[in-house]
Parts: sequence; structure tokens; C-alpha cells
Amino acid sequence: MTPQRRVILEELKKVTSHPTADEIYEMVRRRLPHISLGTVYRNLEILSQCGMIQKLEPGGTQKHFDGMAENHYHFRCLGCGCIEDVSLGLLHDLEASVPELDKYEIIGHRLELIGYCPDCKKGRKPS
Amino acid sequence: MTPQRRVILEELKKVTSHPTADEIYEMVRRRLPHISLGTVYRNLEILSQCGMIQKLEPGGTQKHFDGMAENHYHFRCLGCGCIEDVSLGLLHDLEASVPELDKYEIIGHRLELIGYCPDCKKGRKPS
DNA sequence: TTATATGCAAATGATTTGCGTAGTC
DNA sequence: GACTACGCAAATCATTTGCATATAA
Repeated sequence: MTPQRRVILEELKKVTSHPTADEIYEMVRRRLPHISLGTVYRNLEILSQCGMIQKLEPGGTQKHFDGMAENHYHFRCLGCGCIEDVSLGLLHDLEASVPELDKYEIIGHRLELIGYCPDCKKGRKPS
Repeated sequence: MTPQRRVILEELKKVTSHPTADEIYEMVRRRLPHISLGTVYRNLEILSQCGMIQKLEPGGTQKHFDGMAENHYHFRCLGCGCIEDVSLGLLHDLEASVPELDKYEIIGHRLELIGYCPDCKKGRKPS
């Protein structure tokens, strides 16, 4: 736990927004003017690996597309990055159950199961 | 609906995988050897705007981070891209309800509500 | 001192865009 | 003829990485 890593963690805990790496860099730079953007990226990765923070968009840098337009859910493999359809009935009553959302306009939702696909599961130690 | 757009759509409908833009480019190129990658990107964007296909990772190109490590759900605004926490109880029984997942190792899940935040809702025509 | 992390800058790689041309209504 | 989409190539921009130095165990 280096000073840089500690400050990144503290600044991120301090806010309820969900900043990008760039924004975190700016926040941290007020306390550590010489920190580099690379260090911020490296530590964000480490902290999210440790489970101390969350990276909100997992998966790699490429976007995936789905020919099935109807809403349905997906499974994402942490091992190989593959994405598969999941036969799980849609959750219809989500929005109604959150009163604070009355000022929002909710269009829909996305649900993603995360884990290891059969192939990747085989290659892993039992957890 | 240009020939290129039609072929992109057809190829994407043909597979159950969830290819990246690059992979779709390769698939389409077998039928339209002179198509450009830019055209593929442009049409994927148009098709997903129309709702004819799905872009699986919405939001911009930047990743967001969350200082709260415990699992919880988020709302994402299609207008300004902001992300906010949602006070929605965790869904615990998701995995059990999908028998086909017994060969998988499910670690968890992500749920994201999508729509317009109060500020962006104001600036929009009623839909 | 031995390993790990940092700062800096350059490299990478997915995506976007400008522009001149081709196809369409 | 006006408009839109295309192919191509260059530009963009978030993220990653190589490397020499600094820090920590």
C-alpha cells in the first residue's frame, strides 16, 4: 500500500459519484501533484482486483454486439471474455420497487451474470 | 438500408455468439471484400440506435470506478452518462433459477437500470 | 539488496472522423 | 441534382507499457 495507492483509495471513497480514471487523476493530483496517470491506472486496476473498489465496466476494451434485439440477459466469462445468452425470465417489476426513481425516466435495465464458463472452469483450481 | 448494412445485420443474426466490431468486420468481409471497417462501425451504431441489434456495452469509452466495494446496483443516464447508486435489494436467487448454469461457475452479477436522470428528463420531450 | 512501484513518455489499439467518390431517390 | 452512405486513411483518445529511477521490505 503505497502513498499513491492510499490517496487514490481515499479520494474515491470520499465521493459518491462514479468518476473515470481521468477524473480520479485530477482529484488525486490536488494532493499528489507529481503522480502520473499511469500510476492511477495501475492502482485502480490493483484495487479493483483486490475487491477494494469496483470497476463498473468489466470486460476488455472492445464492445460486443448481439443480433438478438429483444431484451435478454447475458453471462460474461472472466476467464476468456466470452459472452453467452442466459435463459432467465425478464424481471419486470424492478423499477416499481425503487421509490426514489420517480424523478427518473427508466427505459429498461441490463443484467449480466459473471463467472467462469465451462471451459474456463475446468482450467481453474476449485475455489 | 444499404447492401452493406443488410449484410452486417444478416451476419450478426446468423450467429449466437456476441462478436466484436472487428469480428463482424471479418465475417462481413467474406461476402463484401471491399467493405471498410469504418462502415462496419457506422452501421453497427445505426442498427443499435434503431433497436435492430444490441450494443452490449453502452456508455462511452471511459470506464467508471466506484469506491463502494460491496455489491450494489447502478443507474446509468443515457443523456449525460452519469451513474448513480440505486437502493435496490440484491437479487440472491438469480443463479439458482437457471438450471443450464450448472456447468458454469457463477461468481456474481451486475444489474444496471437505464434511462434518464432528473436533469436530462426535464430537457427531453415526453416520450 | 532485492523486489516492487513510480514518473515519464512513447506505444497500443479500438473507435471515430474528414474527405472525395459512388450510389440513391 | 441533392442527399446519404461508402471506402480509405488519418486522427483521436483511453488505456497500457517500457524503462530508468525511487521507494519499501
